[in-house]
Amino acid sequence: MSAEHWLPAHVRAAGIERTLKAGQSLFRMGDVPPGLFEVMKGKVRLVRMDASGRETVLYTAAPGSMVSEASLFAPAYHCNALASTAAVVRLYPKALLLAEFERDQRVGQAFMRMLAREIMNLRTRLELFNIHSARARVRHYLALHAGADGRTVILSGSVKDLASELGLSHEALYRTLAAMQRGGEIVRQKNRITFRPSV
Amino acid sequence: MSAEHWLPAHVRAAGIERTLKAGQSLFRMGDVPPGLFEVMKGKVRLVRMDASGRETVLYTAAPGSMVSEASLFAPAYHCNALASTAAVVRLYPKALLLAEFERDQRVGQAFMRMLAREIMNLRTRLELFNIHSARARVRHYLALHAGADGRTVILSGSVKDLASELGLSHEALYRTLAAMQRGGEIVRQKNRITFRPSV
DNA sequence: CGGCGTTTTGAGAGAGCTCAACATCGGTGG
DNA sequence: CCACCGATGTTGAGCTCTCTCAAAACGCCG
Repeated sequence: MSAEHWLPAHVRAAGIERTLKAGQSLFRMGDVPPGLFEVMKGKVRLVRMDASGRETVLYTAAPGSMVSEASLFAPAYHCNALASTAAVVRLYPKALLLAEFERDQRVGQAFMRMLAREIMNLRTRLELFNIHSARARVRHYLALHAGADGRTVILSGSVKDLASELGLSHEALYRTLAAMQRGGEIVRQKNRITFRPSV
Repeated sequence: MSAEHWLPAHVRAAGIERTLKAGQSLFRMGDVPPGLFEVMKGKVRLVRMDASGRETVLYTAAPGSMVSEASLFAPAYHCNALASTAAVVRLYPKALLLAEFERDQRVGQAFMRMLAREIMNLRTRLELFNIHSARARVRHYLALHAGADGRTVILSGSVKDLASELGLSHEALYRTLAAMQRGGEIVRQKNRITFRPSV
C-alpha cells in the first residue's frame, strides 16, 4: 500500500500529522474511521485478537504505506492499529479524499489500484498461512521478499517480529532458521538473510 | 463481493455469458484478465497451488458474486479460478467498466466499496487461518456465518468443501464436528448446523 | 445393481506449541 | 566505568494436535 505520490500535493499538504510512541494505539476496533492514514516514520501494525488472546498480524505498514484504506467506506474499524516503533502518521480526512476522487478520476483509479494490490497481498498471505511446515513458510516468505538479486532479504525488525508476521512461534522460527543455516540453505548476517532460491 | 445491482443495466446487458462444467477452469495464473466476472449460477472458487501441490482456497464465489475484481488492474492473474459445480458466469469487459467508472462517479465508488469489503473478508479469513485449533476454527467460522438468528449456519456444499475452506483436512473436520455434537455445542441436521453462540 | 464420492472412525507419526532455562545485547543509572 | 535490567536471541524437552495413510459404511445416480 505505498503512497507512491498518487495523492495530489494539495491533499498531502492538508494531512494532519500525529506522533505515536512505541506500543501506542492509533485506533481500535469499533472506532469510527476519520480517514486514511499514511505512515511517515516508524512502523504501524494492524492486528486482531482472537478469543484466546492470540494476536494475528494483518498488515505491517512502513513509511510510505497507507493504513485503513478498507475502512474508508466502513462505519467502524474491524481491527486494531498499534505502533510497533515510535512513529509519525498523517491523517487525510475522509471527506477530502472522496471529494478528490470525484474531482480527478485518476486519483480515484489510483486508489482502486491500491485496494486491488492489497487484495492480492492478502491472498498471498493467506496462501502463506495455509502452509503448515515452518521451513516451507520461511522459504515462501524469503522468495517473496527477495531484493533485486533474488536471494537476499533485509529484515526490517527483530526475528521475533518476523515470527509473528509468519504466524509462527518465535522459538519455531529460530530453530528453523538455525536448521536452514546448518543445511547451507541460508546464510544469516546482522539483519540480512541470503538464500539459495528454489533449490 | 456481491453485485447488488450496483452495475448499471446497460453494462449488465453487455455482459458476455459463458457456461462452465464442474471442475472446468475459468482462468489460470498468468492469463491476461479480460475484465470482471459475475457468477450467475453455480460456484466458482479461486485457488492457488503451493510447491507441494496443496490447494489453498482463496475465495468461493456464489451467484451474485464477482470474481477477479483485483485483477482488473493487474497485467496477469495471480491465481486460478475453477468451477466447483456446473456454473454460468458473465464477463464485463475491462474497458467498458473503466469507462463507466469515469462516466458515473457512483459506480466507481461502489466498486471501491466492493474492493474494500473484500479486503476485510480476507483479513477475517487470515485471522481464521491463524487459529491452529480445529475446534476454535469451526467456532470462528460458525460465529461468522450465522444466519439471522445468530446460531444457525446453512452449509452450501459438502462437509469436505467446508474443510478446504477452513484449511483443515476433512478427517479433522469430521472428528471435530462429531466431538462438538457429543459435547452438545452443536446440532447437525441435513445441511444445517445449529450451535450455542459464545458458550 | 454397481460404482463413485462423501462420510466416518482408527492408528501412528511428525511438527509446532508451550514451558523453561540461559545467553546476549543495549540502554540506564549509580 | 561498571552493575543492573529488560528485551531479544537460542536451545532443550515434553505434549498435544493435526495430518497422513487406511479401511469401511453410507448415499446418490446412472
